[in-house]
Amino acid sequence: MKKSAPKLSSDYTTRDRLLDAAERLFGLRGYDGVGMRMLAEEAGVNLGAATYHFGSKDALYIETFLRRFRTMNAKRLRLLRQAEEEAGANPLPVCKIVDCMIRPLFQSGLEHPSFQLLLARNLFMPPAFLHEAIRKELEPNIMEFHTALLRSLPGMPDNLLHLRTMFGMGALLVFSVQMDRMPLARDATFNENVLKEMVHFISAGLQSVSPPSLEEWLPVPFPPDFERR
Amino acid sequence: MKKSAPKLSSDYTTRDRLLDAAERLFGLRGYDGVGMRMLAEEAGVNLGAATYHFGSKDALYIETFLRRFRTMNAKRLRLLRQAEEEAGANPLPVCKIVDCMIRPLFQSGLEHPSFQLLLARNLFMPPAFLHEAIRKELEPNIMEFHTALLRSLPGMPDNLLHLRTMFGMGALLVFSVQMDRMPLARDATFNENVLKEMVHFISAGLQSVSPPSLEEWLPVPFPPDFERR
DNA sequence: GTCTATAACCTGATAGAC
DNA sequence: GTCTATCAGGTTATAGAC
Repeated sequence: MKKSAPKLSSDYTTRDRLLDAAERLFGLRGYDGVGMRMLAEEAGVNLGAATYHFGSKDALYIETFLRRFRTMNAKRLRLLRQAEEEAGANPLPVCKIVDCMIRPLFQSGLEHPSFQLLLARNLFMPPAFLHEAIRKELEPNIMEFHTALLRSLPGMPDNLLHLRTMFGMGALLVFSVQMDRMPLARDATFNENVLKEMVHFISAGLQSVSPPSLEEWLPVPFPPDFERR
Repeated sequence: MKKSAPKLSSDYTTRDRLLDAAERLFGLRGYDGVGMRMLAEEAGVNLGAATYHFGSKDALYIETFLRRFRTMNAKRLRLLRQAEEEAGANPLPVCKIVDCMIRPLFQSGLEHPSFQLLLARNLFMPPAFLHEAIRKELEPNIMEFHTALLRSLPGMPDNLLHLRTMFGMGALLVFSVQMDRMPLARDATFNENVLKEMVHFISAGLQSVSPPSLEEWLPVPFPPDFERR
């Protein structure tokens, strides 16, 4: 018998219980793999109360995702801007930009392991009804990082950078899915080393000299949208 | 015997129709996102006939996946062994090994776009009932490529190579999901250049000099298994 | 092998008492 | 805000006629 009450304080509302339960279950089994009844049971609340607080399953899913995704993206931009300010007029080292990009995601994985699965799921193959929310939340972020990278990689074609950034995101996402099986969160300096290794891998790919010509490449949208329903 | 004859109506059996429909729909919407009724309708066959031919939804899903996954992996190994034979006693260049690893996957994406989505899905976050089949099919493959890479990257710690290979797989998977939106399959030399760029990105990361020490790293299983049901 | 009918259960959503 | 009861429709799987 498993009791699901992460925070035992008295202001742990039905709403919060539901969001936490949804984070766990949606992350583990995906949108279609979990029903409202299962969510209500996991949260220890009534089924009727569940639909009352969010109106629909879709709305609950969206809110569950955005709750942490928003703050994570804000932190990303904050780190980048801060680094740029400190660097003054000089372009940032590529590995510094990549660090700002993935550090908040890495940290989020340590603090909220079950959200990490949901995040990876939604950036890899988001349900269609979530796609617009992701785009809106992620686009300004992507643009600012893209600009910063272009400044530090003079001569790199726009499209090639898009492609390589996509590769880097892939490395990050697969890592995210595996994070909770790794011996992390034990030793802070060890964690830092793993993060550095990932930053290093991605930076090496971004900075490498391209072998072929890809002049007719088209921009790659990310993440993709799929048909559903 | 009966090679895949996707549209020739004469021996395009109910079984094959179902597999093709399952490939499309499962790839697009995932295991939980598609019902047997939907599959039967898409395949243009009766619902009763659907369960008759495979016994269960799980079995249909597994067979749909393995049908192409098996031949893809065989081709991977064949390319690697052929390259090793040609090289004689010399260790292969890393980019050559990576090429053997991802070329069949790339090609498969050109030939069977809807399978590519299913493949990416299952390597990224496979349903639990599929995990054993994947492991059994993929493990010998991974081991042989891992050995080849170690030979070409002397001094690289086992665990670090596992980690970096995981990064590379991530790059590949995200690319797979986006393939059908790219201007590929038009010009063969263009396709080849895109493939080379991916090989190049991954090889750069694999070969790069590591910044921190990760001596206590543990082997990373891939792909992950999740609880379901 | 193919089809219909149906069993047994789960789905999201809602109406209305408390 | 929380609960019960219920809706209309979905799910997989099976039994048995053709």
